Amino acid sequence: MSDVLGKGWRMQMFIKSDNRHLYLQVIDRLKQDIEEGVYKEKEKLPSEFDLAKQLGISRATLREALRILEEENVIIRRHGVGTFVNSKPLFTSGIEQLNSVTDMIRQAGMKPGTIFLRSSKQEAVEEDIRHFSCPQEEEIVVIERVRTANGEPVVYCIDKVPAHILPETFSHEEESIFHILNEEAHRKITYAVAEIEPIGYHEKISPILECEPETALLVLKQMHYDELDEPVLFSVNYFKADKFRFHVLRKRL
Amino acid sequence: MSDVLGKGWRMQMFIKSDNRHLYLQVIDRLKQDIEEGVYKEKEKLPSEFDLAKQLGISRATLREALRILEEENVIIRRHGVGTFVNSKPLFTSGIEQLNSVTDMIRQAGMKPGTIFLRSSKQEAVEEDIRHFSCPQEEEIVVIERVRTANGEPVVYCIDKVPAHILPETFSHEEESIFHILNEEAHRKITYAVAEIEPIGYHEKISPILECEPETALLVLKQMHYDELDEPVLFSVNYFKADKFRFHVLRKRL
DNA sequence: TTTTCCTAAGACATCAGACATCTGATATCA
DNA sequence: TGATATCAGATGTCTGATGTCTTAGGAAAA
Repeated sequence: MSDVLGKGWRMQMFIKSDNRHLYLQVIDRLKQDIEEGVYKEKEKLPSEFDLAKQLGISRATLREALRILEEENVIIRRHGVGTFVNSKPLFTSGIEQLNSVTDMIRQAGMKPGTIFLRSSKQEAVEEDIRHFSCPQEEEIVVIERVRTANGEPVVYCIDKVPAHILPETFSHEEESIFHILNEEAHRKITYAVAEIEPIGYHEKISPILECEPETALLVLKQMHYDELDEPVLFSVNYFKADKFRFHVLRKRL
Repeated sequence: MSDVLGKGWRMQMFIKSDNRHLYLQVIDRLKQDIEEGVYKEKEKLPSEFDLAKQLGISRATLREALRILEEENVIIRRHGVGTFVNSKPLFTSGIEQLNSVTDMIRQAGMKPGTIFLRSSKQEAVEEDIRHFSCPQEEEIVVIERVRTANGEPVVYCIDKVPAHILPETFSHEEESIFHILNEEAHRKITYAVAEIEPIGYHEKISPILECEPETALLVLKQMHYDELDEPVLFSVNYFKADKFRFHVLRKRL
């Protein structure tokens, strides 16, 4: 039944079939369609009746998916009129944050720990080139770790550093990347720009963090800069949403 | 039908009846019940069948409400098991921000403006006493304004200041509260702690901001402190979510 | 001709009941 | 004792119908 949502049912016995709940697949499918321009900005979607028929699902299930998309501001629904693709936000504003993940855990009175999963040297992909403004041949060191609080995994971290920044003697098992960059590479990180994004279940990361399948994750994608405003570290952190809450400390300039 | 959700149907002809969609009322009702401890932390809710019967609504409508509550991390649902009240987050971390609303609008290349709605002096309510740690007899000055960008309303602001802080000559039409506090009351605001919260339609505020009924609002509730770490200003800002996007600038200490 | 009002079509909102699938506990058998 | 079978209960999904809102267009009035 869920094959209508894409990717082809013929592959079901070869690649892992999509076990996630149907309404989640519908959400992804609709987001994808909007992303790909199947439905353009401010454009009207087919009626619920037609759309459900197209996707091969019931209207009730489709409506649960549409509710979420409405909640996430992806679409706008108007009673008696129709459902429309929402336009993108216009303004932007900076928000400032302080401490490191380790500090956050420590401040909560718990013992921080680290589990190393993998580290490797890869050629820069398109995303890396954009982030670091580096040549295509540049090699990027990628480190994947899990942070723990009193032994319980709470944050999943991916860190990327251009290889030329790191010293030859670089040890992948070193505890603090900030420390290495500061002491050995003499690159002191002074600030970072982060984007905040909540996600639901993540096929790979949720099990690693021992999440209930329903526990949401908060993603912080951050570009770190040194004193010369040069990008030195890109990191993606997945926080267990039921363990972390963020508030804002605003400062006058 | 919606009378089962509380507040009493007998009043329908006297007070404005709740025209909002049923699933929204259900969300509020369930949040309220959780808040009031009707359903305690980690406790199992009644089955969807029973709960729908209790509330006098269909299971489909209840499920749309539960979906949102699940999305908002208020509840956790487990297929074949049940629905549970989610536990509150454990850790907390500060996030720092910079500019004022006026600056944000100006930085977007638009002309900021202000519309005064109302200002009054009220006796402190329980919430104010908690925020300002002031005596019950304390009077609080409340100011309501709308901020505009190129004439279009984009932010709704409520500001509260204990009366004794303001000078006798205080003019309610003064443009900048920060300016008054700094120049006339000699209370320089150095930082603020803010909580971030998204909401959907707000019966009173959405129309003022000329929102489509479906446009979400981002709420920043902020307590402002002076150099002596004394609370001087509490403000609530409602941003039109389709006009503003926040990212984070993090700084090393 | 222009304006006002009414109506019907189409879209989302809600309902009622049924079946499917998953989970956990109990009972059963080797 | 331990693995397996079964069952009750809960959420997931489907079906088809009715209720309510919005809008367009036509009929009636000015």
